[in-house]
Formats: sequence, structure tokens, C-alpha cells
Amino acid sequence: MTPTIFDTHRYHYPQNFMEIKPKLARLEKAIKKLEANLIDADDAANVALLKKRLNSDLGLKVDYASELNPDQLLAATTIDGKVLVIAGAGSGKTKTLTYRTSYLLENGVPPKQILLLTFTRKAANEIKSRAKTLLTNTLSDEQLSEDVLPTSKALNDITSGTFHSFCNRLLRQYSGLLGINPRFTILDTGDAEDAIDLIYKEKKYPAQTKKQAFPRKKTLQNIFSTSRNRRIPIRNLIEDNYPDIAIHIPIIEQLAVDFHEYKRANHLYDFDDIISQVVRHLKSNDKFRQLLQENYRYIMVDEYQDTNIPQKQLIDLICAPASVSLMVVGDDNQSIYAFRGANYENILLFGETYPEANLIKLEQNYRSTPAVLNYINALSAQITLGYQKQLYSNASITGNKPTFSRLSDETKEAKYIADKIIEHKTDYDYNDFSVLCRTSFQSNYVQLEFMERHIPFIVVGGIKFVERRHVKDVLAFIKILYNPNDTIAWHRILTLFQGVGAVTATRLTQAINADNNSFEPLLLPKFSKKSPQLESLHTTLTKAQQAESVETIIELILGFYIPILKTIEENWRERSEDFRVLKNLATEHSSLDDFLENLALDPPNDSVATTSQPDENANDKVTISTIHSAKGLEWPVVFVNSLVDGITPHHRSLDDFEELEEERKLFYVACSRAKSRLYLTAPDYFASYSGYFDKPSRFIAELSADEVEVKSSKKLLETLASDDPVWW
DNA sequence: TAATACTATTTTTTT
DNA sequence: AATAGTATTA
Repeated sequence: MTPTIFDTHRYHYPQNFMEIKPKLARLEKAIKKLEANLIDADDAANVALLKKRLNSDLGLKVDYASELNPDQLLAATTIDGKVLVIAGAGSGKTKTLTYRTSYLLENGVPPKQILLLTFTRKAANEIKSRAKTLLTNTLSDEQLSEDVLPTSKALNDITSGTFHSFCNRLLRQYSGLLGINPRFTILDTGDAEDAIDLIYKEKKYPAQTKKQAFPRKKTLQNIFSTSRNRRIPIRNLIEDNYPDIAIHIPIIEQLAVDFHEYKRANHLYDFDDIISQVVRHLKSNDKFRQLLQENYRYIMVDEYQDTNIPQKQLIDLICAPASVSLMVVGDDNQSIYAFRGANYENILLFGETYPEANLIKLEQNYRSTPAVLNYINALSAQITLGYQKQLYSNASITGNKPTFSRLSDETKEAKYIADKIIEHKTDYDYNDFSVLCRTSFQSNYVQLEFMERHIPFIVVGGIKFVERRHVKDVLAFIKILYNPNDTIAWHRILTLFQGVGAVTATRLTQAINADNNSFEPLLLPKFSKKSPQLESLHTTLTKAQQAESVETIIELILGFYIPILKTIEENWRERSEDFRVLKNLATEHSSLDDFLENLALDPPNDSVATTSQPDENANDKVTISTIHSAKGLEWPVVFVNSLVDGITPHHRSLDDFEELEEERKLFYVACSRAKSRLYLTAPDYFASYSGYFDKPSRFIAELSADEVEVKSSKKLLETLASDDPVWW
């Protein structure tokens, strides 16, 4: 093997490899087991099987065999049993799911029996609409009117969406059977943090010590969520990952219980509850479980590598009967959501969970040039654990090798990217470029540079529309109208007023809930004397309650809220722009619950404020995105910046083997977005409160120069040549 | 006692 | 920029 680009001995690697060795051994065993059940399109027996499936007199309308490659064809037409499809980057995963959906319908599977779970609602809708096109466009008008139209209409009856939207619907639809209130509201992460904070302050737990501060609400929410999604007791989680706060464990454990009870009492569900509560009901309620097992007979799960334990349990509970068909699709190289509780082991242990399961691999890549493909295959080889895979392409033109350039600082790095975009602009549109960043902060210099150079761009990732303070405020009003028990929303609104603080807000909320959720306590002198606005809040809410449409409700709320916003935010005018977006969204929804559900579970990620020049070049823009938000997307020219060890991989992941592996996969995701040109860049150093980083990313250093062209500055070599003490 | 003004500290990725 | 803790004001 050719020597690596830089000396990797200069990086320190995690030391906990030995501790997790037994776990890795178990995973390896499960992988081997499933590899033995590989259905390979090269196998003559499988080819014969395919012919039998397709050549019989089923009268299939779509010509599956000529439109799919042999492996895709196997995946699309294997409809019985449990199957894992490993779909490499750019291997036509969505296409395969589309054709499989169409194949199921053509084989007479009732659409109501199909459940399609995806990572985003957009992905689900894309599969459905493409399947519809497939079933209608390929046929003559004559055929269309006869048998296919009903089939394509049937697509509307397929249950599809994200895990969260599916479970949310179940909870509301089966509320009677489950004995719960269907008019619950959803707490996003920020709301959950506020709730935890509120409970902590109300309960006045005895302080354990003053020496070590009690953790922040954000940390607490994170601990609770991770504990549930990864099934790790709070105590173990804190001892392992937050040793500083171990002294507070008893209170944190109590707080977790109180938080849970609080949510149940007030009909509040956080993101984790939505899934976990359904799982809990599935386990304990036989009727509910049987009902779902009878309803859903053909289940497809996309992005399986990013499922967490409760999501896996949900699938397993519904798919328990052998007769239920399950196909999970994913790429173990692209599991990048462990921080959110995703468990990369799920996809690796599929063969252990379902001993009879089969494996199909899609390895032909339709996205990248061979030069790019060589590079991402080399990256893939660095990933320790996973299914055997080698992406290949039939493209004849090799294309350009990815390049790695080191610039003196972040400004120069941004300039370099802008220069390259201008250089290539003659051959490409702005739409064809994207800049992918490890953290949203890493895009700041790029944004500034683009603004100066008048390069239009759109920012994806980072603070989202619904997380903006003023949007959350307005939504709080709507939540109250839907679920007057939403104490978190009440608290948010009441503390907006001068003269009303946490204490008054809590008392008032309690008074309202105690009065059968009537708004009358707002008018009680003991409260109304605190702020004159309480009375006008009462008027506004009462009017809004009688309003006909979501739009009217928002108009009423804005009339009340904007004057308040003026007093608390300097840039209220700018912020008010977002309300236009909100009103537009409102027109798309007929009911409050529909509107709230969509904002919580399928939030719009682009808002007006994050685009550079409104209207001008309206549709031709460079995408600046976090790597996470870029998953599943592709661009002809991709830049990956900040490739400094400490940013990519992130310094918080350097000490843990599994976390470092995830960073590696994250880099793999970034690079595999590129179709023909891949530019990797790093500044000479990066300095912030978190540390000083000046080595190029180890992910660059580990590879040989065969796959990547290094355009190194002198500084890079100097950095690596100096004999730094290891603890630097 | 409650609200708010001020100060020090901390910010990876997100359905 | 947001949060937590502390000091000050009503």
C-alpha cells in the first residue's frame, strides 16, 4: 500500500477500543450471519427466480427488468419475508423503493396494507409521487383508463411518513383504545427544555451541594432523551459521560420521573414520547398490537441505519408475525445520528433479530465519477465495521481527483471556495454547487465572502424557522387554543408581559387549569393588576376561539403580539417577515391540529432571513449546508470545509472509538454527495474557546495520495514536522 | 417576595 | 446569543 498522505502517528486515537471489543465481536458475528444469506443477482438460481417472477402472466404494466439493474430488480420484487437492503451512496435507493411500491400494487397488495416509514416526509412523498408517475406515464391512454388508474389512485391509501408522524397519527386515531386524550400538543426540544426548567424550579429539590452547579436544562433534556433512546439508565449515562454532575444523580432521576408525570398530566408529548408511548402501548395492549399487525402487512423502512431503539422496537412489534413482509433499506456507512439516539447497531444486528432474513446489496453507483468513487471507496475501507461493499460505476470518463487544499485562515479558505465557484461558473449554475460544513458556525466566513462577491446562496441547517423566538411565541398562542393544558405555552406567553414573571405565570396557569381551562382567571384583580395586557389577552383569546380558520386566528394573534414584540426586540420589523411565512403555511392547513402537527414534525427548514438576496436570482443559488442536512442530496460540485482535526472530526468525539467512527461516516456522507468535483479545504488553524486546532483532519491524513490531490501550503508540512508533545 | 437588571459562562450535528 | 447565577429594585 502507498504511504498515507501525512504521518498518522501524530494523531491520538481513542483508547477505549478494548472495552468495546466484545460488542464489536457480536456485531461482526451478526454481519457474517446475514452475509451468508445474501441474494446475489449474479447467482443463476436468482436470475431464474427473477424471470419466473416477471415473465409469468401477471400482466405487469411496468417493465421492471429493463428499468432496474439486477440488484435493484431483486430488491424491488422480493416481497416476502424480512429483507435488509444495503444501498450504497448514489445507488438508486429511492428509485428501487419507488419500483417496489409499484410492484406491490401491481401484484394486488391492498394499498392500506403498505406502510412506508422514511426519515423525512419529503422522502415519503417523493416515493409515492414517483410511483404514481411510473404507473401512469409509461402506459398508453387506453391501458391507463382500464386498470392502472385505480392502481395509481391507490397510492393515496398507502400509509407513509416519518416515524414521528406515523406514531402521532396512531396516538390520535386510537386514543379511545389507548385511553389517552387525543388533543395533546407536541413539545419540541426547546419546549421540553423549558418544561424541565419549570418543573425544577417549582419542585425546589433540596440542593445536594453548592460546589458543583446543577446541570443546565439543555444538558438535562439531552440526558433524558439519550437515556430513553439508547436504553441506558440515567445513573450509568451520567457516570460515563457527565462525571462532573454525578453528585446530582438522585435529583436528576427524580426530575426525570416528575417531568414524565407532568407531561402525561397536561397532555404534552415530546419527540421521544411520541414513539416510546406507542411502543409502550404495543407491548401492553394486545388488541392494539394485533390491530396494527393485521393492518400493515407490507412494511418498508428507509434510512434504517439511523433508527433508535424505540423505533426498532416499533418495527419489530408490528413485524413479529412471520407473515408480515419487512424490507429495511439503509447504508451502515451513513449512520450519523447517534447524538440523537440513533443506534448504528440496529442495521448490523438485523441478521440476529431476524435469523431467516435475506440481504441484498446495491453497489452500482449512478452519481459520482470514478475518480470521486475511488476516493469514497477508500474512505469506506477505513470504516472499521460494516457489511462488505465496493461501489462501482459504469461511467467511462474518470473525471477529476478530489483535491485537498490548505489555506492560511478561514477567510482565505472562504475566498478559495468563492474563487473556485467563479472559475467553474461558466460550466455550471449556482445550483450545482454546495458547501458542506461540520457545524453551522463553520459557514459564517463562507456566507460573508459570498455576500461580498455577490454569490447568491441559501443556508440549510442551523437555527430553524420554528425555533426562532417570535415564531415560537406566536405558536404558543395557537397551542393554548388547541390544548389549554399546555402549561409550557401558557408560561411562555404570560412571561412576555412586563410585571409578570415566573411566579405569577405559574399561579395564573394553575388557576386557569383549575377553573376547567376557562380564560376567566386572567380577569381576576389579583392577576390583572400585574399587567394591563392580561385583559386584552383574554379578549384576543376569546375572539380567536370563535375564529373560523387558522389564518384568522393568526391574524388576531399577530394584532396582539406585534406591539409586544416591538417592545422586546430591536429588529422586530425584520422578525415580522417570518410571520408572512407563517400565514402562508396556515393557508395550507384547514385545522389547528393539522397545522401544529406539521410545524412540529415536518418543519420548513428554510426561512426568509437565511437567504442572501431575496428575489434576485430567485432559484439559482449555492447551497451552504451542514453535512447532516445534506444527507440524501447531491451536487455536481461539492466543497467540504474546515477539515481541521478538532472540527472534522469534532474535538468532542476524539476520545471515543464509536463517536470517532461516526465522524468518519459523517465525512463519508459529505464526500459522497459529489457528482464530479470534490474540493476539500482546511485552514492552517482554528481557534476558539474550545481549543486551538492546527492539524489537518486525520480523515485526510489516513489515505494514500492515490485518491486525492494535495495542494498543501508550506505551513501544513511544518505543523506535522514539528515534534509536538502529545498532550498539545 | 417577585421582577428585572447585570454579569459570567457556555454553544456539534436535529426528527 | 442564550443561559444561569447574583445583585438590585419595586
